[in-house]
Formats: sequence, C-alpha cells, structure tokens
Amino acid sequence: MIKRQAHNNCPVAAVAQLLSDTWTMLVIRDLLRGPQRFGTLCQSLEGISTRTLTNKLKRLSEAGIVVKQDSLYSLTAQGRKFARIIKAMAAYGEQYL
Amino acid sequence: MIKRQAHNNCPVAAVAQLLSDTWTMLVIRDLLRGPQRFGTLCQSLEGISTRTLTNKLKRLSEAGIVVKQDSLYSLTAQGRKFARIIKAMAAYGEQYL
DNA sequence: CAGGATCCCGCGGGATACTG
DNA sequence: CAGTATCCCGCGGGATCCTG
Repeated sequence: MIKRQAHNNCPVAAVAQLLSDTWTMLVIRDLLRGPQRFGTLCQSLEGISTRTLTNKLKRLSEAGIVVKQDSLYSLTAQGRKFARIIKAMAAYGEQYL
Repeated sequence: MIKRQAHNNCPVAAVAQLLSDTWTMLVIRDLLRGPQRFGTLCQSLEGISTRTLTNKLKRLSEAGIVVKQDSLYSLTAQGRKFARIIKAMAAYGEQYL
C-alpha cells in the first residue's frame, strides 16, 4: 500500500510518486484495453524487460490497482479510475508533443 | 522540444516520458498557483536540491511549458493545460491513496 | 509461457561549497 | 538571492540465463 511520505499528504505527490518511473503509466494504459497476459504486455510494451514488468505489476498489485487471476492481469475498479488521468495525458500529448 | 522516441507516437508515452521522474509534476503543480521565484519553489518543494530544481525548470522551459522572466518562473499557456492532468491526479490521490 | 536470479551500468538526484 | 560545480551514491532497469 502506497504511503504518502514526503510532501505532506499532497494527493498529487502521492500519485506522482506512484508514476515516477518510465513504465508504470504505460502498463496501466495497456491494461485499460482489457485483461492481459504477461507475454502480451511484454510485447505491447516494446522494450520492457521481464524483470521490470514483473516489478511494475507487483507494485501495482500492492497498490490495489491491478489483480492477477489465472495468468491474466486486469485493473481493479480502482485501477480503472486511472483512465481519467491517462485520457488527460493523451489529450495533452496529442495537442502539444 | 520533447521527442516521441520509443513507443511509436503514443501521446501517453510522450507525456509519461516527460513526467517520469520524482519532481517534474510537482514543479508544475506549484507553478499552477502562479509565477514563482526560484527560492520560493525550492521551499514549497520540500527536499528538492537546487541542482535538481534547476534541471527540471530547464527541461520544462525547453518543452515550452515554463517561461522565465525577471527571476520569475511561470507556466506558458501550454503549460497551464497541465492543470487537467494534475486535477485528475489529485482526484485519484484523494480518493485512493 | 510466466517469471525468478544475477550481473552490471547509467543517471537521477542529494550534499556541500562556491560564484555573480 | 539565483543559481553553478563537484563528488558520490542508490536504484531503476537492460541483458542474459535459468526454472516450474
């Protein structure tokens, strides 16, 4: 379970901390398409190593964002709420980057 | 100017790449309050080093998100569009973290 | 196919001291 | 006050090989 450590309970900081690496956000993006197997994710996330993917999925599971069932990873209800963030990012990226 | 390198033109990946570090998002969050001086930012971003803050501001300037004028950093019009992302993050963080 | 185990490298980033 | 310059450490993360 993620802790709000630094930055005194700022919710933005809490999310920032969760997303402050190269891959986490992209894993969520791909899981928004639906449940995925490890290997499928590994392909759609071109360039990620198995080691890293394992770590990200583990961390997201601990955060209550992802669940695994029968070799299939999906977003929890909570995780699906990430769609708003991803969409905002997509909109920004499309317009400016 | 940020490049869409890996992950074939995915706008989410582009933004993710911009935000994939500990501080960038928080710098933007603080600048959404209005123009700030270096020292002020350094305080509100508790724990950041001057070295790091310099780097983040430089990178955000190059990305067209921040401008400096008379020792005052502000968001560009483009940068202010980040508010949507930050708000989505804040909403998520408040609810789940 | 789904990962765990090792090895190793780069760089994000803190601490500290210094300059215009 | 607004940075710049060094030095240095940790860890994110790739490559490769191994296992159930």
